[in-house]
Amino acid sequence: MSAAESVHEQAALRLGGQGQRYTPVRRTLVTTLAEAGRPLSIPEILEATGSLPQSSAYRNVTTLIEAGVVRRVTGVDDHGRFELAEELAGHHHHLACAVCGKVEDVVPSPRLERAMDEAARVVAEEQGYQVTGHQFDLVGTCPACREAAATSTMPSARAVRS
Amino acid sequence: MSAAESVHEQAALRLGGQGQRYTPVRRTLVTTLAEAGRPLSIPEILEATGSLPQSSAYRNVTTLIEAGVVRRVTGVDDHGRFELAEELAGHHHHLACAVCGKVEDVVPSPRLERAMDEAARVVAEEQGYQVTGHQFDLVGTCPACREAAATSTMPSARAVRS
DNA sequence: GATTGTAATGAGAACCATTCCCATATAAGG
DNA sequence: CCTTATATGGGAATGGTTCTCATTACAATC
Repeated sequence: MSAAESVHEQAALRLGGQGQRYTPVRRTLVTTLAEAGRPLSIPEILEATGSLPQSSAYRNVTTLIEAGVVRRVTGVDDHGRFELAEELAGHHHHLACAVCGKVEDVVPSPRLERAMDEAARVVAEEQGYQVTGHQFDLVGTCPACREAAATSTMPSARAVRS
Repeated sequence: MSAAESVHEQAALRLGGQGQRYTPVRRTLVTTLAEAGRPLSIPEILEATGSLPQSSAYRNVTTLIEAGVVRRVTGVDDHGRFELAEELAGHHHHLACAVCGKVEDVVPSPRLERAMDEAARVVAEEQGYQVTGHQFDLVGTCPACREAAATSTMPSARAVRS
């Protein structure tokens, strides 16, 4: 069975476990996120899918999150971004452009993962938290925005949001 | 000079560099953030300071961010959270409670930092980004929320937000 | 120490991403 | 088929954040 099929199977399974259906809209969302290979905002999802109503996008993304198929990623701009859960897409990290907000996937090195796991263990001990996951995001400027910055002096983005 | 004094000095210096004043409201914000020792949301800031108008809080936090005194932290709930910039408060990471949204500071181990720096270098090479910083957040459940969860079966938080 | 220009303040309106509501449509089971 | 439960989508409501503007405080000059 191909990777793509297994993703849909997993999604159907997880939705079914919550008494919910794997409808065409939900299949479209899963396909879109799987093909993007990076976290997408709702506007990006709407653009990629063509004619999906905004309310359906939000509602079904929420449903998929509750079923553990999709995960919300916190980026650097106003928009929440969404990607397939790690159980479906594999563990990875993110690289966000501080200027345009675009987020890309990054595959972690074993060495980095070991260091992070150790950090989680230490913190769990010291502060009494039950650590369930981690998020490691690199922040920088993407090639396109560096180009733009070099060409014109641009006004800085809004500060609190940005 | 004490550490607290140096923070205010730095803040005044940076604001001055942008032709802005270190006013009482701004000093209050800096003091509040410095004493908290963890990122605060606007509601938390308002509560801590007593009678600060919301609009002044938002406007001056923005001003302080533009001056490089304060930094926005992306947490796990609806509210943006704010802390002193790393140049004033030192480099550190965060531990967020997935249930109540509270965020605590965590000091990183040298080993973890080295691994992260290496990861940044690799990514910069591979994807052409200019990496300017990183964010490493642990996600878990704080002692208080674990206690609450053990006592009563609670409804899960909203999915897309949260 | 009055004056005058500039920046800061605070109350409320505006904005916009996200959520909610509800009438309609669609699927599943008897 | 009929029935019943769930999904859909258009639009209204929500709420965190930003903007506006009249007022106030500050700083420098006369």
